[in-house]
This record gives sequence, C-alpha cells and structure tokens, in this order.
Amino acid sequence: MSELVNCILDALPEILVKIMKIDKELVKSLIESGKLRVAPTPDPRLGDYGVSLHFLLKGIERDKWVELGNELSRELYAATRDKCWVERVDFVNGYLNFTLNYFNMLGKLVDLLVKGEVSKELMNVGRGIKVIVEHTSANPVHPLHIGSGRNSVIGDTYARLLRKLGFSVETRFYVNDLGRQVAILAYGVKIVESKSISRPEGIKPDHWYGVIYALTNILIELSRLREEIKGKLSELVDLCEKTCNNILSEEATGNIPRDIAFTICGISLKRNLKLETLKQAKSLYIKLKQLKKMSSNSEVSTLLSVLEDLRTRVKEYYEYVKAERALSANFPEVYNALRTEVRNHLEAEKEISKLMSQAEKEDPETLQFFRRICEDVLNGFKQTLESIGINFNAFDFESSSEVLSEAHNVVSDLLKTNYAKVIEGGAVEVDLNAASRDHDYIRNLFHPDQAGRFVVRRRDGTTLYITRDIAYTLYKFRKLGAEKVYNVIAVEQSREQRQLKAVLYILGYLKEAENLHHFSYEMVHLKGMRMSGRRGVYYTIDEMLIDNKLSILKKLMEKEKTQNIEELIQVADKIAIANTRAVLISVDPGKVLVFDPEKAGEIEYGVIVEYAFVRAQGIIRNLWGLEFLDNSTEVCNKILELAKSIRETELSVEEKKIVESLAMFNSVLSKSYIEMKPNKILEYAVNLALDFNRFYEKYPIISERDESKRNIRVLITVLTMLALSELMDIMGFPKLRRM
RNA sequence: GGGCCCGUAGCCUAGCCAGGAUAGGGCGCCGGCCUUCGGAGCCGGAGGACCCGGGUUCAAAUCCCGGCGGGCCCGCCA
Repeated sequence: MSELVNCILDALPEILVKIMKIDKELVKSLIESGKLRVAPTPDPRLGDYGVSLHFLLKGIERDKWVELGNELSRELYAATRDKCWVERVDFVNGYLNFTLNYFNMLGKLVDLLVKGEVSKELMNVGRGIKVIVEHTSANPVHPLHIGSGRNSVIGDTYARLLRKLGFSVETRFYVNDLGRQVAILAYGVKIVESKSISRPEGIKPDHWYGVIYALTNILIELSRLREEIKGKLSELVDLCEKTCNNILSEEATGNIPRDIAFTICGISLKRNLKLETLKQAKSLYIKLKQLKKMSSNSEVSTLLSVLEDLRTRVKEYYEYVKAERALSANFPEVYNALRTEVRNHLEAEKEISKLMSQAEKEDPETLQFFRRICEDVLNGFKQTLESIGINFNAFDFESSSEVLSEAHNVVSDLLKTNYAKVIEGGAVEVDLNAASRDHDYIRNLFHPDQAGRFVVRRRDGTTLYITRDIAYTLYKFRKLGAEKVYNVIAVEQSREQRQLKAVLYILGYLKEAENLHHFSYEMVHLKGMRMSGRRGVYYTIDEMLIDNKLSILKKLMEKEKTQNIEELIQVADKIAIANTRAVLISVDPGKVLVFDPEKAGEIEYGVIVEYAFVRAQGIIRNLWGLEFLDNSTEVCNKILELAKSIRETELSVEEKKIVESLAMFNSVLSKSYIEMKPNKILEYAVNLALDFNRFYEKYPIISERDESKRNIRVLITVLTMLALSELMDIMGFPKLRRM
C-alpha cells in the first residue's frame, strides 16, 4: 500500500511544521532517512497505519502530549480525508494512527483487478526488454534431485514473474557436456554398452545413466582411496618406527605417556599386518588427540596430521562402500560389467582424460557419443520438468562451436589487456588483483575479499569451465540480444559468477557486466541423508512428486467421496505439482532449505491456495452458474455491473483484511522481483487464501439477505479469485475446479 | 589462514536492508464446531532467553563491535 503511505507522508511535513514548530527541512530529511515512517499498526483497533512521533516528543512533557496530539490529528484528518482514504486519525501513546475507509478502496481494487489496470501497471516495469533467465543447468549425469528442483522452480517462477512484469523473457538451460563428470559417465556407458546391457523398460534414461555414472565413479574412487590409504598407512608406519626409535634411544618417553609409546612401537613392529594397523591407528588417533589438548610437541603433531588424513580417507572409503553395496544390489548386471573393467583408477583416469580432450578438440565421434548420452539424460530431465509445468525456450550446449570457439577468442582478447598473461608452463592466468587496483568496480565486486587470480587456459591449450561460461555469457548478450541476464545458480558458485562479471568489465563490456545478475540460492539439505550425485545418493524430483501424490491420495481416500478414482488421481496429480513447487520456493533463497522426505505429506502450501481458489469458484458457480476458468470475461462483466450498484457499507474486520491484502498485490510482485525473492509471492498467496477461508467461513455470501452486504462479499470473492489466479500463474500452480 | 551467508516455540518460516506499540504464519499437540455457499475448513488453547555478550538509541529480533554454532567459497575441477 505504498501509494497510501506516500499520500500520508506528503501531508505530514506541513502540519508538523505548523503545530510542532519544527524546521521543514528537518522533517523532510527525517522522512527521507526513514526515521519518520508510516507503518501498519499491530492491532486494527488502534487504526490501520501509524506514525511514531516519540523522537519529536522527546523534549516535551508527557501531560502536554495529548493536547498536541489531538491538534495534529485534527489537522491531519482534514488534509488526508479526501485523498488518502483516511476515515479518522487518532493520537495514542505518541503514535498518530490512521483508520482507513475500506469501502472506497474496494472501488479502486475493481479498477485494478477486474478492469486489468494492475497488469497494465505491471507491464510497464519490463517494457518489452529482453531478458534471459538461465536456470537448472544441472550436469546431465544423474536425474534432477531436490537441489536442482529448487533451482528449476525458483528460475521458472522468476521467469513467469518477469513475464508478468512485461519483460520479454527467454529461459535457457546450459548443458555442461564437456566436463569431467560427463566424461566419467561416457566412460562407464562405453563399458556397459560393450557388454550389451541396455536400459530396462520402465527406467527413465536420467535415472539409468545416474546409476551408471555413480557406479563408475564409485569404483574409481574406491580404487583411488585404497591406494591412498595404503600410502598413508606406510607413511604412518615409517613415522611410528622413527618415533619409536627416538623414544627408545632417549630412554625416557618424554612427553609421550607409556601406553601411547607402546601403541606407536606396536604399529612399527607389526608393519606387515595392515588390518591390525588400521585398528591401532584408530586408537592411537584418539589417544593422541587427548594428549594434544594438554601438551603438544612436533612429533605428536606430525603423527596426528597423518592420522587425520588417514581418518578422512577411511571415512570416505566406507561411504563409497555403502553406496556401492546399495547400487550393486539393485543393478547387479551393471555393477558386474563395470567392476570387471574399472579395476584401476589410474587406467580409468587415463581413459577419461582421453575422452575429455577428444571432446574438447571437437573430435566428431566423441562429441557425437557425448551428445547422444546427454540428449538421453536431457529427455529424462524434460519429462520431469514438464510434469511440474516447466519448459525451456532453448538448451545451449557447452560443446557447441559457438561456445567453444568463442572461448578461445575470449582468451586471446584477455591477453590483449593488462590483466592476463601466459604463466610458467604455458597456461593463461587472469590477475583480478591487478585489475581491482585499477578499477573500483572490480574491487567492490569482491570487497572485502581479495579478487584473486584464475586460469582461463590450461597449459595444453584447452579452456576451462569459466572460460566457456564467459563465452556463453557473451553469446547471451551479443548473439541472443539479451539486455539483462539472470543466472539462477547455487551460492557455491558466487565467486565464479563475480569473476564472470569482472572479466566482462575487463573486456570492455561494462553494460553487460552491470546487467548480469547472479540469482543465488542456498543448498537443499535432506534430513538424515547426505546427498551426493557421485555416490548415487539423492532424493529425486520424480520421487518427491510421487511421495506427495501418494500422501494426497491417501487423504482423498479417507474422505470417502463418491468421485471416481480417475478423477481423484487427476486432482492428486495437480495438487502434488502445486505442493512440490510451493515447498521449493517457500524458503528465502538465501537460506538453506531443510527437507524431510518423511514429512513430505505435511507440507501443504499448495493445497491451501488451491482450496481457497476452488471455494471461490464454487461460490460463483452457485451464484451465477458460471465456470470462472472457462468464462472469466463474463464473470468480470457481471462483477463490473454489480460494482456499479454497490452501496457504502461498513466492512467487517475479515473483509478489511482481504481488501488491504488485495491492495498490496502489485507491490508484492515488484518487491519479489526487485529483491529476487519468489518466496514472497507464495507467502502472500497463502495468507490471502487463509484470510479468504476465514472470511467465507464466518459470513454467508450467497445466502446473505442484506443486498449491499451480499454484493460486497461477492465482489471480495471475485477479487480474491482473480488475484489468486494471477498468483497461481506466476507460481506455476495448476488450476483446479474442484477438489 | 582469508571471505560470504544463515541462527526466531518440538519442527518449518515471515519480519532485519529503511529500529517503534502485544514478534506474524504454517506443521505438530490439546479442546471445541458438521440440517445453510464443498470440513483439505473454522474457533479456542498451550508452547518464545528472537544463539550469547557488550555498545548506540527515548526505543533493538532489526544498527555497530566481539564471541559461539551451522552452511558455503578460496583448483591448469565443474
């Protein structure tokens, strides 16, 4: 209700100056600095909006407040009555409280929501400016999980919001098909296909390739860890031998207690009994850690650091073993095929590196192979995303010649600047520390951190992820003609995204740097589970949808309605989409989202909105026999007709609340856009729905005998329905007729 | 070692940038309400050191400083 707030603020200075004898400029600066502000009251009985005057009343005796306050109220009422929908002004405890005339506000809402002025106003924000929203962009090596889901839903919702605001929006998915991860998958697929094992019916390609990727990765990691553990163990034994000798030769054990000395010497003596050593290492670790708390010497520290290395690796090893066991049980044939081939991590790495460099050198056969796999996985992605109402305008491949060749141009352009040079070995490095000394823009990007350096070309002449990302960004701006770009990418990449901006700046693309926005969001954590694509442990969007659908179906069945089962499933389907999308935008993007699959059924933001929308439709259906979703124009015409004949009536608290909430409609949307917080839209919709539920529960609508009351209630119902409908469009909720 | 983000009832979350009155919702829990527009609802209730400690202010969940706890980033990985 910023209009209203401003309206009151406009009237305020003159009256304060007149009555309190304060300097006009002072009042103006107080308003500008936000010291003097109009805010909603905590209780509607006090009024609707209030201004705190305490800091102005500071020097004035308390018993004179009332007199002064009443005078202020009178004057303010006279000044705001006609313009700002103000009905009365009261002075309470140092606050000036304004009570509004909601009936008049209703008229304004009809113009906004029914006559569509709100959308005209909103369309003015974007004015057709071309915006590219890049989102999801998950590595095509395993199915989309809840983390990618958060990305997708945030990205899609934001894109929908931008469209509503009049931007010309294009959504794009950047396919990272040149990375190590895809190479690992390709390596695995090659083996699996060579044994002519193919995807069983009924398994989606993304899930299938996810298994191959994880198992290949697990086998490689296990081999690597085995070797590293072996190395660390012999390092430990050597160290123990040395320490043991020192202890013996010094005759005294120094700082080292006798039992620890025993263990150390024991490890050195049993050097060939590895299994034993691992057990002893563990107990030595615990003992030394305690010892270090009390006293420490260099010998203890070195031993501890080796032991700590060993410990992390052993822990990691067991996590992989656990993952291996789970996957091999479900996919024995894939597992067996891979196990016979992936024996040594070094060999595997060699194969993988070969695949990577072949791809990067645009070897047609390799590229084609990569493409085939990625396209398969992407088909799985598309199916998943479509099921929650998400589509893309385009998929851009990292391996495309546009990106690859542009990446090399980027390197040579950078070399022409003062901030990039060929370093030892032949790699090319960009020095942003130097750049930030010359350019405030770059320093401020990283401040208070150091800007740092990074490599854009390896010594073998190939480019890196960031190099290609720079190229892709330029492609978005220059070839695709974007004026603004939003990259919906996890926070972990915020450094990379700043480097991207910095490089654009260095290359002279100042406007582009300014118009590149990192839409950052935090990670998703699963309760009681650590997700890892590399270990094949994840909670997929597909699963999430099914879980939600099942819990909804269960509830529907309990109701024992006479609807047929097919209809029930259709309803459950749609609600599951709304619920799933809702959970994923429910939390501020800057905060970690913790999700508990066990409680998936308890999350009902989607249902709440759907329910209110369905109820409102039901009321209109009963009243006029009109189906809103089929015939919204006729509903609008009817309501315009009705609005004309409406007579002024006092509104109830519940009605006022809805009216006020509806009046916030466009300010919520623009706030959500500016702050990049789609969660605000959901919050708004849910609160509106809850307010509406309370309203129709308490007051009869169709059966109300008093015509003017009935008309207002019908009007509020339609207005709410229109607002919810818009909000559901933005959030991508399917629109139900009945449930 | 350096940098960024987060910390609000049993759980989740809004408010923090622009300080203001009784910290707003939801889940779960307890107790009520089905002959009136569809009960996936409504009404009532219990449950809070707004992480801790200082500071600024008439006024601090909000601003500043210092801690603590959690997450993330600092690769010739992506």
